[in-house]
Amino acid sequence: MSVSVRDVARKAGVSVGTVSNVLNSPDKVADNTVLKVQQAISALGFVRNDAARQLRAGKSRSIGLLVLDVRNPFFTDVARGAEEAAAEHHMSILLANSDENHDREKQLLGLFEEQRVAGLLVSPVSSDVGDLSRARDRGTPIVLVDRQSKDKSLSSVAVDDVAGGFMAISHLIETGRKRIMFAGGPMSIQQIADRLKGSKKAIKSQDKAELEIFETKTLTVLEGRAVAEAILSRPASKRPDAVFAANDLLAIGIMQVLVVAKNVSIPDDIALVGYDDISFASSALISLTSVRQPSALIGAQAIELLIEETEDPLNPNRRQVVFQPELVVRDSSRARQPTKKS
Amino acid sequence: MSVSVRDVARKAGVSVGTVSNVLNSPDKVADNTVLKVQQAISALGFVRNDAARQLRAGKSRSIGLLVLDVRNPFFTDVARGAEEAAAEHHMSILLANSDENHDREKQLLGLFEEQRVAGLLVSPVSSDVGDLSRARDRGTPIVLVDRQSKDKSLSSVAVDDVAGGFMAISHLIETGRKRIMFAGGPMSIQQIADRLKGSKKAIKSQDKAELEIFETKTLTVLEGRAVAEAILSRPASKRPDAVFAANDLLAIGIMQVLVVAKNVSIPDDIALVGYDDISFASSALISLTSVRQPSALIGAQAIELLIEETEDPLNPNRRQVVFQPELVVRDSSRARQPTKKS
DNA sequence: TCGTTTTTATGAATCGTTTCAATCCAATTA
DNA sequence: TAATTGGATTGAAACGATTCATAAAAACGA
Repeated sequence: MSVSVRDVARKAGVSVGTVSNVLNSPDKVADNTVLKVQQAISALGFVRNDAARQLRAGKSRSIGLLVLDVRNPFFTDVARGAEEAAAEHHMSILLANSDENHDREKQLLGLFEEQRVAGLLVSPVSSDVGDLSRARDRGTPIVLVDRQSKDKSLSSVAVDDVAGGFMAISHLIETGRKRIMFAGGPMSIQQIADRLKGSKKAIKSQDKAELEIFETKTLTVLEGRAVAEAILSRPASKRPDAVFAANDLLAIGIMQVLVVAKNVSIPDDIALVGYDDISFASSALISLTSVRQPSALIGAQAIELLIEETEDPLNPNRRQVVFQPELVVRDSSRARQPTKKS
Repeated sequence: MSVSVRDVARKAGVSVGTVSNVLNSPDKVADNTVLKVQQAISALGFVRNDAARQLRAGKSRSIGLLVLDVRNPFFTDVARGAEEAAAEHHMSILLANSDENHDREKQLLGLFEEQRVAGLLVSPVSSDVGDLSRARDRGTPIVLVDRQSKDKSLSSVAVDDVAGGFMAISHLIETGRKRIMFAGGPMSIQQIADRLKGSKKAIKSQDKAELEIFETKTLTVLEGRAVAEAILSRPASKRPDAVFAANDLLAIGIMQVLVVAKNVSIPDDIALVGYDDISFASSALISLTSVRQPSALIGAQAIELLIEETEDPLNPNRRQVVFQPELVVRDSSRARQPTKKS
């Protein structure tokens, strides 16, 4: 069916070894032989079979990137950063989507292992990295993205989520909010747990406000709408005066619902802070205050760590890179006009 | 280095053929043999080498999806639809990103061909589908996504972009706009050219407004900001009273800039219509009127066409599926208060 | 001219899985 | 008991590119 090196060799009147050399190191072959072979290749429409090449080489030139949600712009930004960095090393990125689902993550992990990818960038669903460690031990270099492994047994590129949570809540307290809701989940996602941890720390250190925790099952716009519905179903006196959403999608969902509610105004009745600072945050209905992460940089840095590990697989030195987040204040959390003071 | 079927066979005390059978059709193997082999597999940590399997099989179980821009939510929605449909056929999706760049598209196309993907879903950069047709002729089934091939030589799933453009402009005319700007590009992207074509048709059929064309190099939020800057740099009398942006990202960029401009209000001074109806459109600063495409459905339908073609590769019957778009009117293009009438 | 080095080309062996014709063995039937 | 059946197992061949030891040819120096 398909044209093979053997066919090309016959057509060009050379051996298969020579064809392979033309493909991989043309400088080892006489100039006019190269020409003959290239002509044969285009005449026959030969396309190298990567499976065979890989089988012989034992390694592929692709890197798997396993993210929690492809529809979250934060992750596509990470992917773009990774893609560009990988291209510089002549490697390409295969993007897959675990949908925050543990089984799916495991299945895709298996798929990537079967493909013998050169390495794997993973934003893991849960803090149990057993499967990942095992895959690493079997020979697939792995770098965690947007998350640190507790035992430092894996390299990682992360953002200080505890600091991010602290910033968000401190800002809300400083602008006079007293009953703050943390919305996000599931807590099995380490990033979310850390943002909550930072939030609690901020509450404690100031001792001026209280924190209510609203745990969600996912981190989508849809889930955000549900959170807002739940808030609206309470009597006004029981509602929080600020919500810190664990990511921007959630925050946008919350905003969509609150904005159409008649007797609630953002930021005066309820202030809103998100996380990630995706490009849509600044153009939201009410521009969204958010904790910014250097997404493209995270992707690029992760590739660098991965390449390091690939080049020296015996060195058990794992590196943990941690970036600092940055609070971007916008309309959704402006200080409110001093009204009734209790 | 890696554990092979041979190792498993030795450990379990059976032949390699039996191990392969346990992996692929366990019902052909006696129950307790299956057990023995499975134990050996997990004891050794065996992971099947997909390159070898593919080499033998000649085909892989992955489908390539080549989109214009992964950061555009429209395409990630298409990807999700495709992913789910593919899963039902036990296939997985490899997502890649051409960045509206012809060379990159060609390179990725080559990469997918070398991988002998089972098929390819492509949203092509230009209307020259020569490379694609050639790849198809070499044996890779291809379905165009979000775009029809002129000569119907390839299957495709598309949305009637001419109708979409017509709807958008008709709506703007009906709500009283006279000087309408079409912003989008490059025109080599067929979808964009079609939306413009529909726009012109609407202008002609009503003969009540004029159309200005502002061609852009890309379709990003950033480019949208530049468009708005250009508009603002003109004297107020030379500005359009409506802008139809060829996609939502562009529209959002335009909105971000116009909204902070002091003497311009949306929709009263300038109405704005986008295209795609991505989930962020409804939560934009001023909720965005947009032409909705059934994105997930497009992805799913494309997979079905691809599977059809895979199952009957000799049948040269290509199918062209065309969905109709739908206009979703929101605040950014509400009819304005009747003020000065010329 | 002969021997030596350098350049170029060869082709069998290899990677790890699947396939399939051949074999084995136990159960069933005559 | 012998013949037949059919389920279970075997192992060599095949997929297609790369590698590498070897050979052939060309270039060079003396």
